[in-house]
Amino acid sequence: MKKMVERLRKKGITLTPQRMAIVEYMLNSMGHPTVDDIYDEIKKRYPTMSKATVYSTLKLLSDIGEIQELSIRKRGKACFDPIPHLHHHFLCKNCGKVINVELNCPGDCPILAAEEIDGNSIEEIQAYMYGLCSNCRD
Amino acid sequence: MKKMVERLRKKGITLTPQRMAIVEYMLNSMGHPTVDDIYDEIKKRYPTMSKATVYSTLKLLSDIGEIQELSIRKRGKACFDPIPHLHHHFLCKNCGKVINVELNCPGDCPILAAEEIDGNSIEEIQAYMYGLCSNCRD
DNA sequence: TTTGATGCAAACGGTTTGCACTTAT
DNA sequence: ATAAGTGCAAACCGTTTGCATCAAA
Repeated sequence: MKKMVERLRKKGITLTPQRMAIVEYMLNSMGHPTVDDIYDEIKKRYPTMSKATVYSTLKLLSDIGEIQELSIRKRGKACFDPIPHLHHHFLCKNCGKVINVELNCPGDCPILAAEEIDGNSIEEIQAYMYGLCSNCRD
Repeated sequence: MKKMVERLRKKGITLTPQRMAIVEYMLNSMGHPTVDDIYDEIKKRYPTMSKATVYSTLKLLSDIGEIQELSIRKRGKACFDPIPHLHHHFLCKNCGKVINVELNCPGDCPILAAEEIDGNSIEEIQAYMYGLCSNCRD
């Protein structure tokens, strides 16, 4: 938390109360919130908070690599991950829940090892697993 | 082509000219077309073709596993893959091009091997790689 | 004749944009 | 005083839906 705030200051990013609230929400979030998740929660304390600010702040944080926007969507909505480093995700086909997967490929996995395929440079990899979560299996 | 048409008939799916055109387009497509890609092309021959039909046919084909809808989007648009079986994808951050990746994890990769993680059953896995394609690297 | 597919347009919903207002430097 | 951030509403755009028309079994 403090470290992230420091990094933001260092980059000359103005830390308004709204931005602080969003940063705080992301760091305390164990899940993968959507814009509405964040907006609904923060609006309780900051009644004038607008969605436009949530969108712009999430874009800002993504652009500088402090968070990431996932490729998968929760019922049509973009969702964001407070962990910017490489890890994978499980998505429940039934309830839409997203779960972190900390499994790693073995060191010799050609997919993770590849920095380039057919002349295309690879900067990032995300694996998405689809199925039914423990709650929805019944 | 013929095989797919046979499978569709076997399942009692009416093969209208519109559906045939879409199936044909998908099978001849080497890429990962969006609804508009398909619609724009087919409309040249079938001027009354509607997008609603393209949407409904792609949903139909996805539901029965003949094609798949990818998790990634091409500039905000859903894109579809004529290959329903497991393979991975590269997405160019600059031009949005999607490329098939036929690399496979080694047999002992815990990610591919896993059928279940923390009680969540895994039915499908897709890996997405992000970077710059050979054209956009310059 | 009854069922299902098509096509048009309107509705929907998440996201983006424009702009006036406010806040920080 | 100048630049940047906020908030509201409208616009945008991909997708879905409703419904009348049309074709097939």
